[in-house]
Amino acid sequence: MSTKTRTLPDIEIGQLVDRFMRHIHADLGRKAPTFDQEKVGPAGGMVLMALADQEPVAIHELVRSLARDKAQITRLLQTLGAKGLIEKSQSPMDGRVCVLQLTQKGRGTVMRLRVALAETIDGLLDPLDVQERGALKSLLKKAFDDPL
Amino acid sequence: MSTKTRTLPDIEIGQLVDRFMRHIHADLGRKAPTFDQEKVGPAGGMVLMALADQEPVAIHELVRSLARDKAQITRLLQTLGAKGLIEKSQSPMDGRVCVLQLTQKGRGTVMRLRVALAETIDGLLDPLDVQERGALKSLLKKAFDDPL
DNA sequence: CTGATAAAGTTGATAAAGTCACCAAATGGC
DNA sequence: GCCATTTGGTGACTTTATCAACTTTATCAG
Repeated sequence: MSTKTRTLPDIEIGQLVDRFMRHIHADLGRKAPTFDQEKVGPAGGMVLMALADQEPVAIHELVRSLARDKAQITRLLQTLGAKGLIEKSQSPMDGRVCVLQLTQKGRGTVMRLRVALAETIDGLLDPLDVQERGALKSLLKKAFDDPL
Repeated sequence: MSTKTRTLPDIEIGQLVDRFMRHIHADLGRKAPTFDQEKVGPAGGMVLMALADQEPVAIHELVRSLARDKAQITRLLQTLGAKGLIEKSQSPMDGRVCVLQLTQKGRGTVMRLRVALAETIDGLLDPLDVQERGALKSLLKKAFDDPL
């Protein structure tokens, strides 16, 4: 899977991505009051986005893909469930697993989160012209086409 | 600043970036025990990376650019200072402001964080070939050349 | 110069999030 | 059936984030 002469990791691209992520974090934090009407918070938002991306999905898979403690995910899912954003159902295949799905309301919330994120990214990518944005998008698509 | 026919924010690129960030988050969380010897944690790491990017910088600027509560930044800086990773000094221009700098040890820690991040990104960008990674990097560079 | 106002940073009290150890039910191998 | 594993949930605890004072220094009007 890797050639014998392993290339060193590219520190520079890491710094750029770090800046990118920091800006997104900061912008969304500032804008949160305007779009986070359900008050899901950053963690809840992350769970909702991941859920929307992998739906329908079992809790333990969400736990694994988010690399968080399952207790934390359990409680986040409880509050999201209490807000009517997600639904849990028992898997018919395995009585232990809980399968998660977004409700209609949850889909609306996810859409708002996505718009907010997209607006933020749009602002950050302001220096890029249309072709460059398209190029960036297709590169990301190639790398992250698979939700896993 | 915006043309009359405002383009809608691109939801799709937002989803891709969200996946990108989620993967980075999860990977780094899993790998943290191997590289976070100083136990700075995710928040401390973010502060260190931001500081390395903007150094020398005043606390209130860091607060603004990270969009976090200043009390939180104060305490993060206290623990980072106690670990000997950063140094605070009073600005000669304005007696209120504290100017932050990394110590030598802090620079080492930042380098480890950067390598870890770079390795993670390297793994995530596995589907891209060398030219494509180069293209991605120059696009990011164009968008985020300025640390602010 | 004086007094009011504002900004930078710190501290304290409290709320929220994350962590760790354990528990109960369901599954699967023997 | 019996035992080890897996899945999800709970309780107790630690850590982190947040909000409101407070201290010091700077700024500015008069």
